[in-house]
Amino acid sequence: MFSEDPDKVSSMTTTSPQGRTELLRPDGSPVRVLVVDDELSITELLSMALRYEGWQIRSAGDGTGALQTARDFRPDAVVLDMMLPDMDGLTVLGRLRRDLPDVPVLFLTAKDAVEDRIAGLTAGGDDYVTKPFSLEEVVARLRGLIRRSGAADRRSDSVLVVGDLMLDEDSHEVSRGGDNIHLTATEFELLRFLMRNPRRVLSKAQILDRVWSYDFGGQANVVELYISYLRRKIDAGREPMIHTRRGAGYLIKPAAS
Amino acid sequence: MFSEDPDKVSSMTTTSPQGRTELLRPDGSPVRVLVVDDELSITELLSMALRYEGWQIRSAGDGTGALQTARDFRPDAVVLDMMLPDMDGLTVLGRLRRDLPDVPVLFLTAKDAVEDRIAGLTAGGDDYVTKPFSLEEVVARLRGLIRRSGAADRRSDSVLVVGDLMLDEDSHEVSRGGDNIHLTATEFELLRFLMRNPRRVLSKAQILDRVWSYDFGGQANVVELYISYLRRKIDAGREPMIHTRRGAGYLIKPAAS
DNA sequence: CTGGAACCTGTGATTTTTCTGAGAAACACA
DNA sequence: TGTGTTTCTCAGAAAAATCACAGGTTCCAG
Repeated sequence: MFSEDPDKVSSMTTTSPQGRTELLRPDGSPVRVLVVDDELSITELLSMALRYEGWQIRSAGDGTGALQTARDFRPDAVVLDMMLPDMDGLTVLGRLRRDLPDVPVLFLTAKDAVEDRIAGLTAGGDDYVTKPFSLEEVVARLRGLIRRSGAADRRSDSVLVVGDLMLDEDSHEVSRGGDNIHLTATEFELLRFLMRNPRRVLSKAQILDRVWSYDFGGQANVVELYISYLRRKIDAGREPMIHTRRGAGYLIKPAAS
Repeated sequence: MFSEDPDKVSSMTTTSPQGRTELLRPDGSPVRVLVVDDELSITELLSMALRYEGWQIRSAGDGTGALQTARDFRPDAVVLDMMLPDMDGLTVLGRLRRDLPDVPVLFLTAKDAVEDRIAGLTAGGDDYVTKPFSLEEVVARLRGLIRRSGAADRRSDSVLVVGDLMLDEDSHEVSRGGDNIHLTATEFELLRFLMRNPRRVLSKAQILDRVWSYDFGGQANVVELYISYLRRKIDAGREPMIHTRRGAGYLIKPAAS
């Protein structure tokens, strides 16, 4: 039970109860993320999703609270809404950087926000997503930021592999058995979600909640539709990797199994 | 685990988490740059961008602070605004040179600054850029200065190569498959940014933030436009190297892939 | 065997995103 | 100052992606 499994002792990653691989900090402690947004529904949504990644989350509802929390929480990354009640996002950023010069920031901006205030945001390696966002998108961007900032180990694995299926999160390239496959943005996100949870059944509700943005009000059968698209591109003519669990959901697993 | 990997110990460059090649000092420590400008927004923007290059940054808001910081920080390069509140840029330069005779300086000057004041600035191997600048420009010039000063190793790699596409940062020459290609300044910067991040999807926001100057307030579709110009010159009739990732951005990669 | 539930997928309307032509403005240089 | 180049805006064309709808198929319980 407590055998000296060298992989377990020295590795910088661990496998979550859900079977996914987590990012960890070099000292083995969980990654810390500070979430700042004035809408409680947003901070709660994000906190839940990010905790599920195995990260340690704190949240704040305004700039003042954010700066305070940042000081003693010392997060490895910050999710920062640009529109806060008490101060401008850029002001928060500036002060944040005084205490934590290297912390990467993921900005949240309204879709229709004037473009000019986004200028320069990604200059320092930071990134942003527009509201309404999908959780997979936020998680993926955060993982990218954290990986690149060097706050976590497991640096170079921007590639997900399941069987002979390969997905590169940097180049957005997907291939199966060496053949390149072109996916649309939504197809890509769906496949990424499946591949981050191999051999696990994901319900349509879960998929909808993670891959589509939180304000999606459409028909529930988009998931079926997109699964069908993916199959056409990925399983076409080959041993299928995407499987239906009737009444439960879908799962992906290596073909030979 | 701690084996003597000769490559690791003696190499003068490393590959950043981003996959790009960094400049390092001969002893393997990060390059140090001092940024001097009285506008906080400028020092912050530059600090962010230069930190992202893997460099170690200090900043100062006036000449006095600059000289003080320079003394114990001993930077490998200095970015110096010519217009400081307490003293003239040339005065700062003179005193700076007393402590650090060989440090290369990148001057920042207002666009409308009288030409004759700039005259001679670059005589000693220094360089300058006019405000408003683009980050790619500043980074490129700094890399050039540092490379040429001998403060960092990896001297001769002023040439970026992706597939049969070649870009020389010193001569500003570009060729594909041996054919010389003439690019305008903006086209050149865009291509350089793409080539410094091969096989990685770069969003339009990232491109805008790095390649256009920080005060650019125009339409986001200049990026599309310039991508289209580049394609006409680089991919014309050939196997395309510049690819669109709809909804994500653009990337460059070798044709055969 | 049969009916209903769950799932799959073709079609096409709608929306979003990207591309590009034309020309105005800014600039560089002789 | 004039000319050619470069940069950029605007607007419409083209392409691609997203999604609703609906008819068809598969599965399973009874």
